[in-house]
Amino acid sequence: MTVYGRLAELDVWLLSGAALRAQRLLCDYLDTTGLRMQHYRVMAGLAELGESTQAELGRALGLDAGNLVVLLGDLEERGAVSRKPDPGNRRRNLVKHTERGRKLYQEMDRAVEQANEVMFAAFTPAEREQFHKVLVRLAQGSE
Amino acid sequence: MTVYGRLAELDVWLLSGAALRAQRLLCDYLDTTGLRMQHYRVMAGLAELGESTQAELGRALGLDAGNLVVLLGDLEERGAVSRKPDPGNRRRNLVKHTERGRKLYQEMDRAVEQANEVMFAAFTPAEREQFHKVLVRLAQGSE
DNA sequence: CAACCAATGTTGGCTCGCATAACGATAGAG
DNA sequence: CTCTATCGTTATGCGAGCCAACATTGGTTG
Repeated sequence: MTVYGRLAELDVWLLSGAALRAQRLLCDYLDTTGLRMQHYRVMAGLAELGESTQAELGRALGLDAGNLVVLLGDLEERGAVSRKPDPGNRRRNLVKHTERGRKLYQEMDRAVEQANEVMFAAFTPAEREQFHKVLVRLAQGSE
Repeated sequence: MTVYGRLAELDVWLLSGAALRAQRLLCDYLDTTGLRMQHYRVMAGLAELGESTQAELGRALGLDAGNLVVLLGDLEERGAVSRKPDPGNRRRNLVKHTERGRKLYQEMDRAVEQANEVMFAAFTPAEREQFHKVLVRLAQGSE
């Protein structure tokens, strides 16, 4: 996403360019784990929530239920996550990290941290701090 | 793209969330023209370059040649762009805005400007200015 | 000149992230 | 019991980006 001329004046456009770079970095660094951004997202959500149902997890992450099914399928296949029906409510699945999942999550988290570091390597802590605050306002702004 | 817990600490993630919002806004505001972000991108590139070949345009915009073919096809079909073989080099196509294209571009540009305004409505000019500088560094960073 | 290589436009197909609709099963409210 | 809402699942589509193959054309070099 090269930005050029008029496009370089529009922050909505620059934002897309910056995000694309971020996603590519994320993707590269996560590649060693064989999983993708969205898998990390799910793992991070589970780390935060502990054992929970798919619907809870989906709502917490703003993640579509349909996609969550597939993502959890990948993670389960890899032994990172256990999925069992909730005995108290047979519609629900209880999902949580496995032992292996916890390790994998730490590994993914290191990779993501590295990507983050590379992305903002040229910035001072003060700059990062301020940028972070703006980003929070922008990202959370309308949801 | 709800951001949550650990994800809210990672700027690479917040960036994706903010960009998603920006893209949705852009998409909404451009909807009145019946075209999409990428069409605007091409129109903006042509406005900057004037008449040029597809390859030039693609390189200037960092746009894949294959996608450019399709995008120009849409724009040509709509009468916004004219495409004629370069008599001096028969491999090339010379592309430029038509009269109608210029008007359409102005219309699209207003829409994009509006999206930009909505996105950053809550920010002071000083905040926008500083954020803009950071974005330029991030977006241009590695291309 | 002939042979080779590079550029150009085009087509087709793939991945990712996001979104929507439909469906069967289950739970809970009236 | 009936009606409605929730949950997990499957399938499908869209937008953006990427890559490989191909025919045509232009240059370069032997």
